[in-house]
Amino acid sequence: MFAYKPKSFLLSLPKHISNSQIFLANSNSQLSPPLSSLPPRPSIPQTKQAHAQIIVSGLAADSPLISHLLCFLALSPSTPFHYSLSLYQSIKYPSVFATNNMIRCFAKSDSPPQSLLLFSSMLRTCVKPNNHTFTFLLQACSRALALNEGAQVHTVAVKLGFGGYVFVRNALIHLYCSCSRIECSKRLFEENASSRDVVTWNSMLTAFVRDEQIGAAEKLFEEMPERDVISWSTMISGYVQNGRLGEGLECFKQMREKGMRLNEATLVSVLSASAQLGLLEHGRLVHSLVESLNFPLTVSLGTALIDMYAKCGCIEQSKLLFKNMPKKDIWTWNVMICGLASHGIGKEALALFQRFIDEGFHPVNVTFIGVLGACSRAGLVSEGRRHFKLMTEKYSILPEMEHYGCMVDMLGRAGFLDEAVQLIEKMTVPPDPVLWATLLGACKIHGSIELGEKIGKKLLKLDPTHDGHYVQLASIYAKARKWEDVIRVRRLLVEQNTNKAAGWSLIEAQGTVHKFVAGDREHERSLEIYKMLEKIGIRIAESGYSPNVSSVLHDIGEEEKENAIKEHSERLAMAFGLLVTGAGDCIRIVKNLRVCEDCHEVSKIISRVFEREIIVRDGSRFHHFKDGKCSCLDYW
DNA sequence: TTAGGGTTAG
Repeated sequence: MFAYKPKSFLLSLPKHISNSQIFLANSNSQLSPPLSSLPPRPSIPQTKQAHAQIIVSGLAADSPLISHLLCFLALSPSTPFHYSLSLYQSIKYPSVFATNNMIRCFAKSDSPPQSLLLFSSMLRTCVKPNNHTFTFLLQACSRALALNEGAQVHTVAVKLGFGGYVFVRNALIHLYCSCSRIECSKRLFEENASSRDVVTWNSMLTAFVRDEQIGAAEKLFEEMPERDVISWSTMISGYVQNGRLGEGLECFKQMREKGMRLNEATLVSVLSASAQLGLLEHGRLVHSLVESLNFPLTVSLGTALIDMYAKCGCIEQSKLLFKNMPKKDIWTWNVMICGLASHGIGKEALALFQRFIDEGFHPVNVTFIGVLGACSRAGLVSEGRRHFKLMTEKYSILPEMEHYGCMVDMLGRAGFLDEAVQLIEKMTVPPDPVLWATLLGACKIHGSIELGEKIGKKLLKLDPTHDGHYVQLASIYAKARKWEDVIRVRRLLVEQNTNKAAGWSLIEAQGTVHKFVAGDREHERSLEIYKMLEKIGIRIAESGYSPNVSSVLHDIGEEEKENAIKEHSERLAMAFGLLVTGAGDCIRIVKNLRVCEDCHEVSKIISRVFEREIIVRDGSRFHHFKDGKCSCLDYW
């Protein structure tokens, strides 16, 4: 049998396991509602009550009885191991059953390596390990990402003849996959083709997914003799985690067509895909499934729903769900803070962050991406500076590129260009060109030609294949009416043969997703769409609109430039939205790039002239257009 | 008398 060769075959000598006081019942006993599919587990207070009765009845020396209590604790969702250990230590001659359960308690605790120490001491007694022992031990190694220790356990399991047990082998596949040793998982999987069960296949599927080998995962999924809900969930999450969102949703569709039962993990992954794609109708469908199938609103599911609604433009729905969540964890708070930030509701995001702190949570890097993003999008400069300081000084969180990105964006937009430059120059890691590009955009807004030129030249050196830098630099020159420089940069752009990122916009209508690119004429209702565009053009011109062509960088005349922006993907999506939705309905659009100045202006006018609310999620944030105004207050 | 695999935030 294959065995990963560990660096050392010697397990650490067992340390003396000290007596611990019985864990006192001061923990939060309000557990999340149990999943309907799971059998009820005895809670820790219930186990303690039973323990007290055993002591009062004079049966505390009855080791099988105490072992059963230990087993209950091992089955509880989260057990501080001190109490389990005190029970275990009260057994004079622990059986393999009692020891296995103690190993399992350690494996589930915050100190999984303790189970290895117990195993070491077990090896020196007359109590012999069995197949259960190795399953729990390997689980502990996987949780601790302890590759060497796991490999030693692997060796012992093989030596003692337990290597062929399917539970042990599956635990090994899982261990090597958790420790990024996929080749070891694969060898174990291939070696035992005749004795695989569905968990063996699922473990290998997970290994491929985690290693981003989606092709291999797809092939394995096809070959599986039997697929259960976990096989489907793994495949769906594999697609979603690797950005193949449409395929994830298609896989979910197939799963439902096959009549498979759904579970929490399936729904969370599918909600994530709906959120990332901004598909509100799909997300709502999943929400209705959650309700019709009577899924309890667990922390994960509730958080995924909050995120979905926020990313699909329904921030009020997110807020309502957040308010009604019976239990929240750090993910829930982070999702809500980031959601408010993306909608530009900066002050509420900051107030929520304060509540989060007041409730005793400890912020993490993502929390501050939300907080700083909120400050940036709402122009809350002094709050942003204060929180950046708080993050580094009070919470000792090292700023990452994203944090710097928020700060540079915030300072740049507000006109603190020198401060932004100083911040970038003070960075201890090399700045991502995106930071300079952000600042270049700010130079354009504030007409800082000199600094913009300096940054633009720097960027062309750092990242010559990015077309956006040429476009920004040329627009800075254009703003300064330096036409020769505009022509020069434009020539450079052509010579570099860069690939301009194709802009697209999505709109959902009657369960179908419609995708448009600029100048698109592929849609089956293209003729009607272009007629609607003309109608829009006439109506907005009547209300005094004149086009802003500064975002167009082609060697074409003004009229052609006007046509080019008129056919931007979001204009086509908006025209289609006006065609397919009823009077007064909200139009929701998801765009991959940032909305250009002219489209932003036009969207405001359309919202007033056509009396429609238009919600656009662009590459950076949400814009809610209503009555001729945008929620971003033209600050984006 | 005890077992394994899948999920979420920028």
